Amino acid sequence: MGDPFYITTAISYPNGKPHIGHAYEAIAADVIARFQRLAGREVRFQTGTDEHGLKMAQKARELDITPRQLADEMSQHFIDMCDALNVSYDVFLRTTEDRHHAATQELWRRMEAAGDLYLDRYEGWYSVRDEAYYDEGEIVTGEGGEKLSPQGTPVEWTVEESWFFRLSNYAEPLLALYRDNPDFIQPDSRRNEVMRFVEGGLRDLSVSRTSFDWGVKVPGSDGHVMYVWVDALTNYLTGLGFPDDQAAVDKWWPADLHLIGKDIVRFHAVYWPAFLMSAGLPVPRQVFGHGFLLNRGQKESKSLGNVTDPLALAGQFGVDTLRYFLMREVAFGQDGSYSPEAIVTRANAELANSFGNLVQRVCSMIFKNMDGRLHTFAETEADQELVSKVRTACALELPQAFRELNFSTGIEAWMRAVFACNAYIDEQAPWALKKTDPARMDAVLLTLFMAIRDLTIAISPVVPTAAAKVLDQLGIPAGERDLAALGDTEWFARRVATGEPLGQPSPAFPRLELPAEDEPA
RNA sequence: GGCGGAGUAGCUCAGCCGGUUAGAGCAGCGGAAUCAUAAUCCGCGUGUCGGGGGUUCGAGUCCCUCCUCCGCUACCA
Repeated sequence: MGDPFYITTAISYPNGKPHIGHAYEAIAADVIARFQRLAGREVRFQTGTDEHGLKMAQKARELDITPRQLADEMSQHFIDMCDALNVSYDVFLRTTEDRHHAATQELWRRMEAAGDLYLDRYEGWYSVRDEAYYDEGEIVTGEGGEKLSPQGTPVEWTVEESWFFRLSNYAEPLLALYRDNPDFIQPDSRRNEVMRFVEGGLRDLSVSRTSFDWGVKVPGSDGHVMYVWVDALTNYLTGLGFPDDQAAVDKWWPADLHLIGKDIVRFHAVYWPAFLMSAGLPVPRQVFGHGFLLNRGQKESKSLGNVTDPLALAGQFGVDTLRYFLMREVAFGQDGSYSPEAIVTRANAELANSFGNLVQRVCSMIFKNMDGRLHTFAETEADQELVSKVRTACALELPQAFRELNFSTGIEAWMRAVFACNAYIDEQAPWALKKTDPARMDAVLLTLFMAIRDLTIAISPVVPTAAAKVLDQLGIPAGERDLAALGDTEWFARRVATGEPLGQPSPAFPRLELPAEDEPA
């Protein structure tokens, strides 16, 4: 096995069903995981749900069930989503698991042993509705002279006993971390924001609550449960077996990549490394904050009534199609926009028309005109040029871009290679060669056969099911479908030697119809 | 308010440290081909590069200013 590669998504807060943003993050993480496996890394991919906190407790109370029942039911939706979207996670971590409580308490003890935790009083303007404290400067005065939060909810001066984490001691170590590791926070725009934030100085962080009990208990401090972020972030360690399975922790930690949404960059890029430093553990190699997905340019919300069920979307257009669209259309790291028209247009133009049809026409001609029989042949300069162009895109350009998480750029390079194949087939016109020079026709079709194999392997992390179907049709062995196989010069000879003919092809990337516009209500 | 980013063809966007006639995809128009999922290929873009000013032999690309939009500005996740 290759070098370990540990990737995580954020764990989702399951007080509602998964939305398109959850699907986007899971898909992106899965593409990365599959790509790294393709590149020969031994991958561990973790996702999960963050099930504690006041909101879960409140929601459960509303529904007249226990928080645990709510958590069980809701986390299942997230598991189902991952499974439906072909997300190849190794560990689905739930923060309500006993081992997670144990891991989080161990991390706490280590931070305490480091002298970074102390008991004090937290005072401030507290909004019960927002479940949050606000700064004096944020408080606004309402019409009746009452104090209000920035959200306009009533606040009252509240004093609560709380444990504090000495975050203030970590500003300099964190800044050094950012300076020495420019890739620690990506994209750069997020890194910049975090650095400005930390440069402004850090205040100690209140890390326990006494106002509710649905959470991880603070060791030796009755009545306190841990602040949600201490609890949530620790999941990345729990899933490895921390603290009991030291071998696994040594193998996989620090994580190579925490893939998260841009809204929680600070918690991952400031609090989390500070906690880890305090506990004497290495910090993750990279935190990447992806953008949000917008529905026709607008944020989805219940009030707008435009909330999309990602599984309905996948059902309508296909899992691979949705995955391809999201990775292709959106510049990773920036916000993106989607709509049924955009999905159908992109999928038809690129997956169905350009690539799928290429596969189909080539395989079909080999099947009909060559009885599906593969054989060695003499290449011309044009053949070599095409193969080389395809190989560069598949083995160099796309992998390079994917390593940097520039998925759209990588797929663009891949598309250029697909275009080159279509231009080549038109120039060579094997259907004309059929009558004039059958041997040359064979060479052209077999050159394309080789190109298609490379193209399919390269794009397989994005569209795993359809790619597997094509590779099955081509008769490519399961063990020869990775990036290393792209550099193998003997594969075609071995494939020919099997004597296995190509069968009648069936389309792997069907064209989509734009759904009829629903009558606006 | 402070800090940061963005404003380039109808649409979505590339344009690194300033340098030849500003690019790609999609859409649109014209042509070719007919093997294939009516799928492909070829050709066609005079855009005040948000407005104004400046530096320079030369600026989309640097500086100033104005306009518009967006992000961050600590304890819901």
